Amino acid sequence: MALQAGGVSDDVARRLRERGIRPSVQRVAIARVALASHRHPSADEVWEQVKERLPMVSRATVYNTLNRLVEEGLLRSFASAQGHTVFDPNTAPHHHLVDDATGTIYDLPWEALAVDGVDALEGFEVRDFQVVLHGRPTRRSR
Amino acid sequence: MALQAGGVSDDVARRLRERGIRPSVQRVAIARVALASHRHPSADEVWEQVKERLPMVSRATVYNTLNRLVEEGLLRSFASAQGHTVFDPNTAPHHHLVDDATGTIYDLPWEALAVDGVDALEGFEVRDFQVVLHGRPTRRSR
DNA sequence: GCACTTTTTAGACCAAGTCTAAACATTGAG
DNA sequence: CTCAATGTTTAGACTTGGTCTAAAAAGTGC
Ligand SMILES: [Mn+2]
Ligand SMILES: [Mn+2]
Ligand SMILES: [Zn+2]
Ligand SMILES: [Zn+2]
Repeated sequence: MALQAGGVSDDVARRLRERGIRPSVQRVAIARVALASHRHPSADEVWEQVKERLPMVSRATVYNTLNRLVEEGLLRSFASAQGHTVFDPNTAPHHHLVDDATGTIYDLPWEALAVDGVDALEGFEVRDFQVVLHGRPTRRSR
Repeated sequence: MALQAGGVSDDVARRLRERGIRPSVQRVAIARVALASHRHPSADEVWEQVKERLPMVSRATVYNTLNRLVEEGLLRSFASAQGHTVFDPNTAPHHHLVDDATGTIYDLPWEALAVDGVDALEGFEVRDFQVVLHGRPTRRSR
């Protein structure tokens, strides 16, 4: 398949190439969805969205590509409260608030919370951390 | 089957009865393992340990009982970093440190860390929270 | 155009977890 | 004590998120 000329896709293709990932049509479509998401989608949710534009894309390609993007540092993945893997295009440190009623995961900026005592922990070498909160949004924004 | 006379089982049986859970032999055996664990075992890990004493116990009974213990507040459950459900007999607030190399989850006392800013969060109603750290133990204690 | 490499695909496979329906155990009314 | 009703356990079927496989398709370099 021929590459498109559009701006967004080119930008995504460039980011893939920078990491040594050949930007096939499928990979660009998957990366566009996953990297632009403001949610924390599962692989199957990404697959559903990608299929709207590229109906023949296979489930294996979506899983392989998302895992590759994680390896190359363009995405992070973690297990949701329900135990399913979700992908997070925000690779900078930040906190998470989980609405257990809906499963929605909200980002909180790193600066919104201060954690004290990590450096003083005895017996552990800490590589990174985050605060995980459970609750729900009040205003119907976000 | 007849109930045993031993002290630990009686204590577990009492805790089950208090919550309206009839203390069958299977449930007492499962609860003994899960409530005494200092690790954060999965259901299948509990099953393996229970089978040493009660070889005929079924997987369904282990899952049903553990879920019942969570409902009744004697256990908590959450998804591990690998996305598998684990059970935690420590129902008081505390933090968790995950060794990603081994999957081991360590408890940190609530007082070991201070989180500031939760009350000031705009747009969210927070029910509870904890700090999740990734790292590894230094000394070979614990 | 042709060999070679990389990627994608459909579907098999796997493992954690749930559900089902029958067997088994316990309870208590008579 | 008997036996019917109720509660519990069981084996195994089923579901689902995720991985693996082997063949087809696409891309690359000459
Ligand atoms: Mn799994
Ligand atoms: Mn699941
Ligand atoms: Zn996030
Ligand atoms: Zn714990």
